[in-house]
Amino acid sequence: MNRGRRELLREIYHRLIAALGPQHWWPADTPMEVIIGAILTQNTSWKNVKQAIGRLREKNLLHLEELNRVSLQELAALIRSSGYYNQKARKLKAFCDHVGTHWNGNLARFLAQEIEPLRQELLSIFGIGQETADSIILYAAHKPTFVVDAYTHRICSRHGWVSEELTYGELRDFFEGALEPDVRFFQEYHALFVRTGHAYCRRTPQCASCPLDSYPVYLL
DNA sequence: GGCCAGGACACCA
DNA sequence: TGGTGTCATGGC
Repeated sequence: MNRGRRELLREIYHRLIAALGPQHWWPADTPMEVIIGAILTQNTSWKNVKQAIGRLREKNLLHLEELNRVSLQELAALIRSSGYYNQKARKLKAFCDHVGTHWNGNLARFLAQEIEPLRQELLSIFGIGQETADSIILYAAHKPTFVVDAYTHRICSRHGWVSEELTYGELRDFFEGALEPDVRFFQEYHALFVRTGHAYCRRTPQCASCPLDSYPVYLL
């Protein structure tokens, strides 16, 4: 365990939570809703996703079985606001089809697997890449994996904590290798990064009011 | 009116 | 393995 990095990462967390407060993520009521949101928010702002989820909720489609029954065309029309709607409709269908076929539709049992087999199985499903898989593991399965997204990458590289060239897995290891695996802590940490990205990292490489600005990198 | 968002996949060299 | 094109809406 890298002590210097651990101290740095804990300090970052405390600065963010002091500035922004707890985020209480993921904004969803059920594991299935988390999964739907994780797919719909791919390269898309959450505001657009919220509309789509609202339409699915109206039609009582935030469930595996119901989603399995609706046609691809109808589903695509309902999630139109989230962008890439044809692709995302296919992805939602692929997920539902997978759990339906391989787990007899038992989502809870599917999510109850150990982290690594669950990750590999998620990654084998069309439309689920590294970030979406980790979001599902952390927020739907409630298992400790660190979610890396564009904001995580941007914040960490711009502050000089990591190289810009780091791959997804390397950046995840950067956090997981220094922090105790703790579901609530990882959930809040990722949410704080996203909030920080929204609040401080829009269009400007540096932002003077960011609680992380000028944070020393000597600990690394 | 342009830019960008809580990515992933296909195709090519 | 890495680089590039494609998917697409809505908010700012």
